[in-house]
Amino acid sequence: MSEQVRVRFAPSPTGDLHLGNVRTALYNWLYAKHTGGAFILRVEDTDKVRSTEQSFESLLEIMKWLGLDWTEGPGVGGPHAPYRQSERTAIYEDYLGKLKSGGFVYPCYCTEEELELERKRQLGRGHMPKYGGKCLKLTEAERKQWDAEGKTSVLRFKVPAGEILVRDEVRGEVVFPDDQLGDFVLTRSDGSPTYNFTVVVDDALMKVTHVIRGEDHLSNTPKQILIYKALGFTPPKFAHLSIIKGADGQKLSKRHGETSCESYRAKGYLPEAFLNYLALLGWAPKSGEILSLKEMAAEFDLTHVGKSGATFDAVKLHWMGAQYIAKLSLDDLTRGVLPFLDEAQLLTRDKARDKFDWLKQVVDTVRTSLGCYSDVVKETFYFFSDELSFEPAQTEEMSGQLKVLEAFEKAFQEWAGEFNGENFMKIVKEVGKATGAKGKGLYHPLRLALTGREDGPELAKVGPILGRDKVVERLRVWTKGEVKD
RNA sequence: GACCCCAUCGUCUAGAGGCCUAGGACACCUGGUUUUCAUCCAGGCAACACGGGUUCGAAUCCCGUUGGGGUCACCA
Repeated sequence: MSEQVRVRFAPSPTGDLHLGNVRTALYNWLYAKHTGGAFILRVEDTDKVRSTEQSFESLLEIMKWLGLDWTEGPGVGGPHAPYRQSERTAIYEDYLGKLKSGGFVYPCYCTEEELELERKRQLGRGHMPKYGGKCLKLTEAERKQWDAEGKTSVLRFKVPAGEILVRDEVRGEVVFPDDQLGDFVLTRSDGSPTYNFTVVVDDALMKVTHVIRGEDHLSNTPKQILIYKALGFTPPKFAHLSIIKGADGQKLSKRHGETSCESYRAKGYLPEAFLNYLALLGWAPKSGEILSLKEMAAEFDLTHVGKSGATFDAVKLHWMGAQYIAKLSLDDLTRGVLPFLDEAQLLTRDKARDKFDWLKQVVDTVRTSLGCYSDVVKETFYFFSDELSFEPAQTEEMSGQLKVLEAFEKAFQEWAGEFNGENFMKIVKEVGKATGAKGKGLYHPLRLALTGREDGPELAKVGPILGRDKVVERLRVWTKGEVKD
């Protein structure tokens, strides 16, 4: 059994790539790397109505951004091309012929209204809805007549009796009882094949050995196994990953906010950090939580993938992001953050080039609190803008500290030496001595006046970066009573 | 409703019958460093859903209950 492992990620291009899909792609990729196998990217775009070219393009782009490179698929080709289902219709036609001649399918002329009615009746009786097989009983003459009348039909798969066993790599053996499966649709009334059919044909022809996908496909698996058998193929091994949930315990969806991979890229998360976090949702590496794709691949193993659903936690993702940002060089981090400052209209790229060293200092002061690049905007706002806003309670506090603020203003105003961190602290200490203010009473009013925030980096760093004039100016806003908000 | 899956700290998880007085990470709290803030360091809070079995012994195996989730399309 030294057969090469072949796995695939097969999304449909019907919108932005979802977090759950990213984890599925990652696990497939990791398993391929771990085993030295192939990672196939296949695009399931048989739904002509919902699939778009734009989604297809952005899918490829986001996969590249993530660094999940594929050994076969769009752009790189491979021995089983094409890798877009919309380009494989002739192949499906071929295999459909085999099912027809084997007597595995029959046409169904039921209208959507009829089917809907049947479904409702079954639901009302407390049964799982399934197709009753009405059109199976049609005679050849009746079919000819329907066809002649121009009635549209779909092709259904004739489900044989007998329970179906799914052997799942993460779930063990799952038995689906006999009578639950109705004859399901293989081709639509326009003749196009449906997912359950194309997925089997493609996985079989592409020699996929392990189908690793979301749990939502588990209930489709019996149908697919039936098709494998009818076509004379050996089914691959299956591994169904538990669903990723939102904070309310439901399957993660749009109403939970940010669920597309794209939105995390737009926020400026590092792809390595993003994948590292996602990897931890259902898998626990032995060697600690922070590890590179290469390290993950070395350790990854299907048997240690968890069965229970995990809740997505943006707070921990933020922490993970910060771990990766901490590893960046200051130059790289500063360059990375630049587009976000530009977008927020705090600093244009041109200006940034002129003041790059200054900008580096700014970024350095806040680097430990950045989970993603875009965090830089809220963390460094006050370095670029004078429009600080204050809560009523803060304004009140400042009014009570006027003496201290005045002392600061005077001391900074009169300072003629170099305005560095050391001297800044010297001045602060002197003001403390002169006014008797100390600790929070000394620093807090100054911090608020300079940054408009309760927290932030060391003032000894903030002051010199702002420069003496700016410091005096921001103090004067208070001492002159010119409060703006 | 039917079928299927799942069940350890608030969250992600370790745990493959004795190593478990249940370990780690995030979050939170406290202390130290810092006359502010943050980092950092040290410590702390906090969980085996419940009930029956099996066993000398169960978080771990079995059954049931409860709870949560997924799926029931001419979507994938």
